[in-house]
Amino acid sequence: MAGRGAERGTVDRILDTAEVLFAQKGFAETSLRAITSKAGVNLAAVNYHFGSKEALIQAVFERFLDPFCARLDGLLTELETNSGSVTLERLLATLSQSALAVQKGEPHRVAIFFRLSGLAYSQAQGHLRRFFREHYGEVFRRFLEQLALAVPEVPPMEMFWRVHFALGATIFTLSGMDPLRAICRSDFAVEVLPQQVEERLLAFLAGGIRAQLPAS
Amino acid sequence: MAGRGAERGTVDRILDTAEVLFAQKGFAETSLRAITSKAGVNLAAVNYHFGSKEALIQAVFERFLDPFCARLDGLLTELETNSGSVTLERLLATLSQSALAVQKGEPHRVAIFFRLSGLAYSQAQGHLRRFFREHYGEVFRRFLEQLALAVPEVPPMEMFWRVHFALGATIFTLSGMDPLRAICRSDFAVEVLPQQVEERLLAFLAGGIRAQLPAS
DNA sequence: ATGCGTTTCAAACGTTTGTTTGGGAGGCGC
DNA sequence: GCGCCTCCCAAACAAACGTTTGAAACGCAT
Repeated sequence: MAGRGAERGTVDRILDTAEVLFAQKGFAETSLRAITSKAGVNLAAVNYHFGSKEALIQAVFERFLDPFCARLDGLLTELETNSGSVTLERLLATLSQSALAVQKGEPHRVAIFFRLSGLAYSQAQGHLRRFFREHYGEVFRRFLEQLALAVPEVPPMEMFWRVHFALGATIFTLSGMDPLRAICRSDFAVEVLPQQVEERLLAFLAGGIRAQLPAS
Repeated sequence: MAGRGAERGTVDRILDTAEVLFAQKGFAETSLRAITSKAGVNLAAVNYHFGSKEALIQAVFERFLDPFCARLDGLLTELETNSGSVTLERLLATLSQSALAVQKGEPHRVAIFFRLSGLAYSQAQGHLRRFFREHYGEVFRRFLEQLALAVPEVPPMEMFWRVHFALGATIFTLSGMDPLRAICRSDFAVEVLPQQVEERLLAFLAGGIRAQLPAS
């Protein structure tokens, strides 16, 4: 099967390496040879265990998204039972909690994952977009439902757009988290922790979602 | 030289085609053969006129960014002379005006360009990022200066992050403008014009930038 | 020990990639 | 006419790609 106890199995070594390399250089720019040689496994191992490069890419996302969505799903049902009192800030915090809880111990992998998400959104218009919609569309829909309850003054279609604005700010920022922190270090001589970035981001998102409606 | 009057020259045909194909599929996923065959020019024309594929990519950006930054530069000096009364909304509107004015007659190319920007930010960590910083860093810095004057209640470092949040929301949304409008059409049975998206986006950004500061 | 299913491996496969080559049009000065 | 420069073209180039192959190595029942 896998996992001989001490050292990790071939499948996990491939996933770990692919995750990092994809995030660094993109999907098309990362060759299977680069992955397998850095992971210390044979080139043919990818096609043997995953079937194809496309399947490997999906497996990388699945390994993060499955537990994330399960966690988010649980937290959402919790919120739904204590209905009425869900605030916007609480909802946004639920999201980031789900992401952080899944990656407990390796918070830097959250940045890697968002970087991958940004890539996925830009590139590979076809198979990845379908994959996301089919596997995780339901949880997303439930989240939107709660959002509408929390901020009733924003009409549905306006909220649709604002959610995507917020999604963009999140993915874009967390994609480039490390370079941005480096700029912050050199320009302001201040070390900013990822958690502080998260706080700032959530404040920005809340402000944007609750912004005054445009005259139309 | 170029331009025999009636039909466009080889260089422009390559740029026009590359722009569209890059936006559709990404840089690495678009081969020179795909570009040249669709443009109706010889394969070797790219290396002859531009030198390499990397140089072609930069040329595509240059063709849009040079006039855009020139326009923005002019509008900024206008604002600087009538100092004191620059509002945040006015500054944001200046940005989108610059983008639209440059592409007068072909507003859909603005979406293409933002899609390219999103790709550039995700992929190609090296040469494109340097290219942007070296060529257009100065105008960006001046814009930040005006922004600090318009919203003095937000401290510099906080503003630094919020600008990037806003940048992310913009690039991400305009990258996927057409698919998002399609979803809007099917889910809400409403046709949304790009200009309306811009209005909504600007409202969101203004709200986010002026958001209450997080407790820190 | 024997047999079987799983996993690993080096090597090769056929494509596709970006780039280079050498020659041939076409225009222009002289 | 000739020489020169710019541009275009079909063809070939070497390299890198994802994938496939067939055999060797392993673990583990019987």
